[in-house]
This record gives sequence, structure tokens and C-alpha cells, in this order.
Amino acid sequence: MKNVTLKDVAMKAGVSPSTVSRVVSDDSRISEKTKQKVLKVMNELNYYPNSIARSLANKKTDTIGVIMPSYEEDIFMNPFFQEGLRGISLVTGKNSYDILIATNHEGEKDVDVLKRVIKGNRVDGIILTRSNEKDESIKYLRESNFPFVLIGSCLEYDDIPSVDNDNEKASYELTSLLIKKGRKKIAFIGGELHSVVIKNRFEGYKKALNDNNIKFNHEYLISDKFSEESGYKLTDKLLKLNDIPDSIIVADDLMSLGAMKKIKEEKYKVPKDIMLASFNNSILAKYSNPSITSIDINSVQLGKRACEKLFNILNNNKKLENNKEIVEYKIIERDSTKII
Amino acid sequence: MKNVTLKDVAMKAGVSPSTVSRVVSDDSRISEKTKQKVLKVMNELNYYPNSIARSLANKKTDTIGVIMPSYEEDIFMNPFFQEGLRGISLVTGKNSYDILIATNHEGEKDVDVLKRVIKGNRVDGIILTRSNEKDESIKYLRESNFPFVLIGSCLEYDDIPSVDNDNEKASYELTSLLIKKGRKKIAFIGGELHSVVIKNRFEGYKKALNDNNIKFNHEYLISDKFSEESGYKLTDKLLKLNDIPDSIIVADDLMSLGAMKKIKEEKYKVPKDIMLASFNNSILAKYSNPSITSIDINSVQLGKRACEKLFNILNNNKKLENNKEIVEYKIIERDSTKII
DNA sequence: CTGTTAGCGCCTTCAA
DNA sequence: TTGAAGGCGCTAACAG
Repeated sequence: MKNVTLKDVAMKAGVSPSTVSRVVSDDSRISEKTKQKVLKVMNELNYYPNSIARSLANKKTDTIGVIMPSYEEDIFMNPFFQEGLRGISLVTGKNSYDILIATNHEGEKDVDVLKRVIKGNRVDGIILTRSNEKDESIKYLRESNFPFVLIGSCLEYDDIPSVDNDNEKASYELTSLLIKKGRKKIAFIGGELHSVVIKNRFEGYKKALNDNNIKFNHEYLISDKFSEESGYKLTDKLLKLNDIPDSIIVADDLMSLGAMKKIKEEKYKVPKDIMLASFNNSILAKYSNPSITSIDINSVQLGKRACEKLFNILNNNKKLENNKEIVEYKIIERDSTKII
Repeated sequence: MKNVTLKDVAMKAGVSPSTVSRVVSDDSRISEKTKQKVLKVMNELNYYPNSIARSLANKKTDTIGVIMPSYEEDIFMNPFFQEGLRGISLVTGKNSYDILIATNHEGEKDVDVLKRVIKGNRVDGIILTRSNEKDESIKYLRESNFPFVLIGSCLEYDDIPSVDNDNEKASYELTSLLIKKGRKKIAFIGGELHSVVIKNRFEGYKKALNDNNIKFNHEYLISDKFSEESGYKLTDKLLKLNDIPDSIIVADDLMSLGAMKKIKEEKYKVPKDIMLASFNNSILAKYSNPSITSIDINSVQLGKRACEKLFNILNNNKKLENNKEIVEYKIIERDSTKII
């Protein structure tokens, strides 16, 4: 069963293909009468435009590419990405766009995926969902001048359109909260250190210590992968120090669950012996026992704003809006930092 | 800066376009020598094929469509979809495919999205991530004879290529577990009742009751949306009955957290007063307090197998393999059903 | 093994 | 307001 083409519609309606094309793309210069006639035939024939052919002709795909972690990475499962995707899909839907999730083909590095997708004309724009130090993808996108928005921040360039929380400030506040509660031996557990988010959070932590005349103890900074298991292992290290911390800032809820598990196993009490404060405020933090104080980073909003910004760029709505947009965070204080 | 085309490569290499095309598609009937020559030029010119043009010419997009819940639905946030997507992306990557997430454009119903994507030639195949009773999407896909695989089951047709757990059996086992522990007043909290998964799980529950000569109490079956909040509210209803249940089967971890919260608020003890057993075994179940017995449905595997099945269909690897594939589940028993 | 010739289905000048 | 013609970049016969 062959697909109905624009030509078929044209024939049956007794008009030229270009006329039908104009109806499809809602061109104004066309009489209401022929428009209705064509629409009727389109309906009768159950015609749908071939979007591949359209894309080829007008160089527009009505698709944006979202770069997620590759399936091998633990972080793929972080609720953050799902929430961000939800925000993005809300905006793409409103703009009649769809989303392409490019996956790493055999042997492809992240930049290769980008190149293939962009040079292959598969998308009109890109959303990056995270950033690393000296990020190759950002570098490539910037140099190729392809429309994109970063969820996160970029350390090297100042002209990257991006949406992010003020992670440094959030971390500063979170650390200050612990200090206010009388804690001085505050450790920091992070995910991969080349990740910009982690760097920012670490900076805020260090600054808070500094501003409160607490000297930074190198033993108290440890980091590894972004997983629950890694939270567990890192905490184990902390608890084996001669001078164990009285509180921990953890860069992600998932990791903090691992941390909590280890702390309990070693018979320490949260928050009495060790306070715990974390980031991302996924549902995990709320239902942990004790519940975990966490920074709500509003991931859905991050995705939403990133996508809106991308559409602004695509539509050339001048870049009057600031390149770097900040989404508000909120400290959700829970039992893990409440003195009882 | 115009993109380098196949033609440019052909000229510079001194061969015809078709020769270059053959190199791109790794056609066998071409001499190693010219192949190398062309590859060299492709490299020099930094050529990438325009995949839109390819698709138009050969009617193949190297993309599969994954139908997720729309952004308005609470269930969008269920970890299940993220895990399934991870499994899918593993397989698409291996097959050099990408994933299109079609979003509901303004005013589009679910079937409309399907039609647009399929008739628009945007994908080679579709993966449906859930199913409802009298599912319009399934009906449409089946009738249009478009390659697709369902993660889940279909009640109406027997010839739908699908991958699913044996949810009825799983639920039967879970219920039997509670019965074995001496519970007789077992309630069932489900998500939307038109969802096939819920129906299956409910059937298993009922069958287990039946086989154990426990009469099914209609007051003990309640259901609503697939959210934490709905779990909370539904449990509230249960606890207001004259004869409150001594255990609850909950159709999803997220809901069971809501249930747990309500139970605690009303000062009942889990598992002593009320046992709780749930489905999906997301990390939430593990870290709840008390931890929740849950069925591990192996979502990543569901996604993976669904995608592999889809590729089998696309490659005409005869349908020798059974249409309905079952992925094993596992009961993970935790504190919420352990008598202490 | 390689080149030539037509399209794939649509959009976009340009002319009428 | 409409139609004709050419082209988007690539592939698929068909020759040779």
C-alpha cells in the first residue's frame, strides 16, 4: 500500500502540486476556496506530508536533539534526566517539534555522535544535558556555530547559551546550614570531578568553609562515580579516617542513599553523629529514613527553559535575553540535618 | 559555510557520485583501491552524509520511535520508562540506530502522533512502552501493518509482537506470599484500571485469593492514578474501612511510598499491622523504611528485548521467534513483609 | 567494478 | 492567486 503523496492530492483536487504544498505549509497567498477544496481532498485521501521530503527541501527537521548520557554510564539512571526530558518534551510539544535521542553507535565518542547528527541534518538544534571541564562537545558546537543550549555551565567560554542553577551558591547555603548547626568537620562527597556541576558545588562548599574560618581538610573531599554504590564506598573511606566528619555534603541524592546506608551500618546516627545534606531533591531524599535535606534544583524547569531558549535562538528572537539563565533552587530541609 | 556533499567528494576523488555512495553504504562491489581513495577524500573534506537525503532515497531512517507517556501524565516520571529507555538505547546503539521521542503536538491525541510519525516516514519501527484496554494505538499499528513491538501485553489481539513479564503470575506469587504469612485481609491498590499491567496484576491477586479460599472483598480493590499521592489517598480510604486490611498489594513502588506514608501517619506498623508488597523494584523500594518487598520486573531487559525483537522484524529474521516474549521477574523480599 | 540516468516527495523561485 | 520547472542530496536500477 503506497503512501499518498502531495501529487496525488494535487491531481484529485485538480490543482498543481505547488498549490497543495502551499496549503500544507499554511501559505497565505492562496484563495480560501481552493484551500478548502484541497483540504477536503487531503482528508479524503488521508494524506500526511512526508516529513523527510519536507526536511530535505527546506532544511528544517522540526526536531531537536537531546544528548543524554550513554547507556553505559550509571548516571543514565539519575532521575534528573527524566525530569529534564519531561520539561523539554513539554516545550517541544507546544512548538510542534519532536525529540531525537542520538545513541552512541559502535565506536562513537560523544563528539562523533554530535557530528553525525548535525552534519547529517537530523536536527535543528541541540540540548546538552550536562557539561564537563574542557567539554569537547561544547567546543565543537560552539565552533561549528550550530544552535544549542546547555543545561549546566561552561567554565571555558562565556558565550554559551545555558540554563543552570547557581550551584555554587546553593552549595554555599547548604554548607552554611551545617555550620550554623554547629558542625565544623564537614566532608564533601562528589561525583566525577571533571563534571562542572560537581566543581561548582565543591567551590560553594569551600567558600562557605572559608568564610567561616574553617580550614578545608583535604581528606574530607572525595569523589568517584555518580552512583549509590560509590556513595557507599566513599563514605566508608570517610568513616575510616582518624578524625571522622560530623557532617557530609553529598552531590547527589542517589549517592547520599549509599552514604546513609554505610553510616547506619557503622552504627552512627543521622543527624546526631553525622548530618547529611544533598542535591537534586529526587523523591528518594524525601522517603529515605531519616529523610534527607536536599537542594531542589527544579529539573523540569531546567529542561523547559533550556528548550525555550533554544527555540528563541532558532527563531532569531534576538539574543536580547541573557545567555546564561539561572533557575531558582530551594533548600528542602528534612530530618538529616535537624537536631533532635 | 555550505555542507560538503557527496558530489563534492566525487569530483575531488575523480569518480562518480554512485561510487561514493557505494563507499558510504559499504557496498561490496567496489575495488579496495577506489574505496580507499574515496575514503581519503571524504576525510580531507570532512564529509558526512546527509541522512535526510539518504532516508528520502532509500526509505529508511535508521531511527525507531519510542512512544512515552505524554508530559502531562504523572506516570512520565516513573523510573520504569527511564530504565526501559536505557535498554532500548543499548540496542539501537549497537545497530547504529537513533531514537525519536515523538511528543504530543497541540491538540494531538496519542494515535495522531503515531499517524504523523509513521505516515511522515520518520521512523522505521515503533516501540510502545505500555498498553491499555482497547488500545487505539495498538489497533492502528496492527491495521496499518507497521513494524512495532509492545512492551506490555494486549488483551484484544493475539498476534501482537510484545515483551512482557508474566504479571499475573508475579502477582499471584506476591499475594501467595502474604497468605503464607498468615494474612487474609489483603487489599489491592492499583494505578489506572484500564491499564493492562494493572489488570494482569489484579487478576493474579484475585486468583491467589481464590485458590486459597479467601473471598474477594470489593472494598479492598481501589485504584486511581499511578502516583505517590494517589497511593497516599487510596490507602487513606482503606484505613477508614470498618474492617481494615492486614496487608496490601500495591501495583507500583511510587504508589507504595504514598501508602507507607499514610500507614505510618495513622500509627500502624509495617509489617506487623499491615504488610506491604509492591511492583517494579525501583530503588525507592530498597531505601524505604521499612524497605518494601517488590517484584523486580527487569525493565532494562524489557526495553532491550523489545528493541531486539523490533530489529528482528525489520530484518525479516522470520517471525520464527514467538510473538510474545516473557522476561523473568524476581520477588525481592524485604522488611515490609517480614514478620519480626 | 564503475558510471549514467532517474527519481524519492516536497518546496521555492519565477513567470503568468 | 496559481502553475511550471528545477533542485534539496542521495540511492537504485541499468548499462557497460
